[in-house]
Amino acid sequence: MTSAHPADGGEACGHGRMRAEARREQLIRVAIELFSEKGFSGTTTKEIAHAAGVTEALIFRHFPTKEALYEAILRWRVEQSCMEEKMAELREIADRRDDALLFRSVVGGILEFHSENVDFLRLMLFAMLEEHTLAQSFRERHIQQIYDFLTDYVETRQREGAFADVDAKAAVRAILGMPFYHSLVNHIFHCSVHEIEVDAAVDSFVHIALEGLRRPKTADSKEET
Amino acid sequence: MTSAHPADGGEACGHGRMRAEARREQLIRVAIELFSEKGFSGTTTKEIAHAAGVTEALIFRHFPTKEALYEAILRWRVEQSCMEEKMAELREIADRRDDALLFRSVVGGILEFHSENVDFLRLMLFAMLEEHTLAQSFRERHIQQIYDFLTDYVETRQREGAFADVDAKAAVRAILGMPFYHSLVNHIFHCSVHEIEVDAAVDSFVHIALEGLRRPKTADSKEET
DNA sequence: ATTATCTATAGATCTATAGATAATGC
DNA sequence: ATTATCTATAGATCTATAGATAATGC
Repeated sequence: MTSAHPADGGEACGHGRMRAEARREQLIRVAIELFSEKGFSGTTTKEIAHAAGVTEALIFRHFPTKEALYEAILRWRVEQSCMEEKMAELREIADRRDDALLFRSVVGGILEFHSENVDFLRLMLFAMLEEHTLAQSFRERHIQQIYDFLTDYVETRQREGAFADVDAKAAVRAILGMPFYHSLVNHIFHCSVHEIEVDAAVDSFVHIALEGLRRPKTADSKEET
Repeated sequence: MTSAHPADGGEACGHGRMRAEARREQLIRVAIELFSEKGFSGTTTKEIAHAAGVTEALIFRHFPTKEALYEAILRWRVEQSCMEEKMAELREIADRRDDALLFRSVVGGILEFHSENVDFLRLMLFAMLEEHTLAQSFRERHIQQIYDFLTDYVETRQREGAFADVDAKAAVRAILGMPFYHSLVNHIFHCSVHEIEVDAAVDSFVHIALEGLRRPKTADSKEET
């Protein structure tokens, strides 16, 4: 009724005014989309404001600087990608020494997560390329867990005589690398030529990792007592 | 003697004036470094000019727009990464059916190329994330070759009974994914914790790919006559 | 009365151009 | 005489701030 709110119509909720908390979250959501599309320096505060249906000034009310907003969205997005429960599941499988299911869970989990969270993948890649500290710390806090866990598992299985004697860390890179690269090619590089069914990919990666690591049952099969 | 050329001292050749061709190339070289560090929108023409020891205006004499300079450096960098001779070598190995050497060449070649051309890796990742058309066309023209070649090889070896019956395209992703991801973690993510000797990495990846794809010599070994 | 939002604008920076000037080739 | 480079600057855009205004909670 006042004069006319431009671009305020179709967005998030429609009502012009929100509680600080809610607006902050909306801005973060909107910003995630834009930053993940075009990176930090490729996105302007104006674009974010416009996409959120507010003025630029409002952004700086909620976040002191553009940098602070970027940090907030990285932090927020990282918190959302709850790793803990997935890790617990993996540990349980590892205790049962179910190599096949463990690899399948890891590989399948990565592929599923990436295909459902392309924005996250892009965001992290941008952050890594732009040498953003938070991306680094995300890696250290979250990814490191999987690395340590899997390295430990591979070494254990080697000691138990089940896995061949390759470099354990390199083996972990191999297991993670297959699905990660697959996601990269599919969701970032948009390689349309070599389309692969997701099930076929999981099966193949698991097969290769499993057979590639399994100790061959040749002459000297020294299983521990 | 004139008045004072700022920042003209230590750069490329030292002499203030260059032939257009040479200057153009110098600008490209300098721009590659900056664009690969901070991406397209993260780099300013001012920075490039300063790093090259010239004025911004000169850049726009040699390249109509910043975008044109970016395209020129992508094109130049892609041309430099001569794939053809490497491919010829691979084909020769493939004809001899030397699986181990073939995998070793592919995996080793990727790791070597990336560690010697981190700028290229970064440039391509940025270009991919920023949806730059040239990155896409690079993929189509160069990477596609390896894909097709390897897929063909895996399928052939499967028909010959040497490789297990996994999805050939997925197998190729696996083979390429291991070294690619390794490079990514090493050179882009700067993961310092899990350092791996390059030889250990090659050995492990090749072992996993080889054993992972080899048809197991169990009961029904139906090698073709 | 408090809190969210907008208007208007400063100041910096960024890409790009026009026209002047200095170095080279002939 | 030609070609490379610089000076100066336009015009757009970008981040950020100050102060006014409108919506909400009590």
